[in-house]
Amino acid sequence: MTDETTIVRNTRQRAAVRDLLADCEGFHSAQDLHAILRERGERVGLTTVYRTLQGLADAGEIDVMRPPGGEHLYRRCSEGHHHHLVCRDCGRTVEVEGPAVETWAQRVAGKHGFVDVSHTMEIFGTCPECAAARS
Amino acid sequence: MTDETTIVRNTRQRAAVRDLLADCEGFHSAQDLHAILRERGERVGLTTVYRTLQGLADAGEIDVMRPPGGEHLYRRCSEGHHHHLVCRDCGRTVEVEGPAVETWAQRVAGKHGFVDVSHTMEIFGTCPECAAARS
DNA sequence: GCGCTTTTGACAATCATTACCAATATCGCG
DNA sequence: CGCGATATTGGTAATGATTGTCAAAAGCGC
Repeated sequence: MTDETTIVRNTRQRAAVRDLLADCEGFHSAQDLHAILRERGERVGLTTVYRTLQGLADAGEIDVMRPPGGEHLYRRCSEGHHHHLVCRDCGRTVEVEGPAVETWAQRVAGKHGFVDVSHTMEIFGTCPECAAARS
Repeated sequence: MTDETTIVRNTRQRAAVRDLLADCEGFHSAQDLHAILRERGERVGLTTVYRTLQGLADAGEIDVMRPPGGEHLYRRCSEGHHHHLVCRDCGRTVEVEGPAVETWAQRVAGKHGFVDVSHTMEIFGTCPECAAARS
């Protein structure tokens, strides 16, 4: 336990979680993923799902989003880092990219001497359809 | 029910929460604020603090930040909208402004037809001191 | 195969937030 | 000014996601 032990052993459970994330494109909660694994017949404990997701998140292999609802959502980290535009009403999500934002965040953090920088950004609004339905 | 029932009555409790937020510059959790009110002798229920904060947040009078820790943090909304650079280790927070980000968010959301746009952004990193201490 | 270590996982614990609902305070109005 | 309808309060219970615990089981180096 002296060195930074991340994930040192390959286990059936971790593989299951990884595979599942590879299959599911969008965001899913830990509880969600656990339920899906159960349905598939994979026997993985809820605790393990949480731990694995945390590990993967720490390792930067997956993204975490924390919507106002309270549940954390995890997603396989696609190469292109991008952000989310979420409709307040229907929950529809659009993925958007913002290279300018990335560099801005890096620059600002660097200016204050911060290192190992990451960031989260979410844009909320009302999508055209909901706005129309709202009358 | 056609009209948005926001806050229709002025009560001692709501005033207390507002005043408190006016005093405290930084971010505070609901539980925090409640404890402070208690110490001050103001008798305000925890439930009411939560409700009031939610109302104020909805009305756009205060900002909400949701750090990884899980506790929601509320802050009196200063006129200049700005974001936060948070140290992962010591929790030190630096306020940063990014006009470019604001306009970018608006533009991107608008491009997708979204209206009534708001956004949240947080930058995480390791501050110089913690980075040094980390060796 | 052996043994040391990591990992698992069922369950309990934690903890912020929300629901409930009777008691209370507010405010318009006569 | 007082009354009454109604918004609001607040103690407590419920909710529900996440984390802690720790004995049992599984990996991996040899």
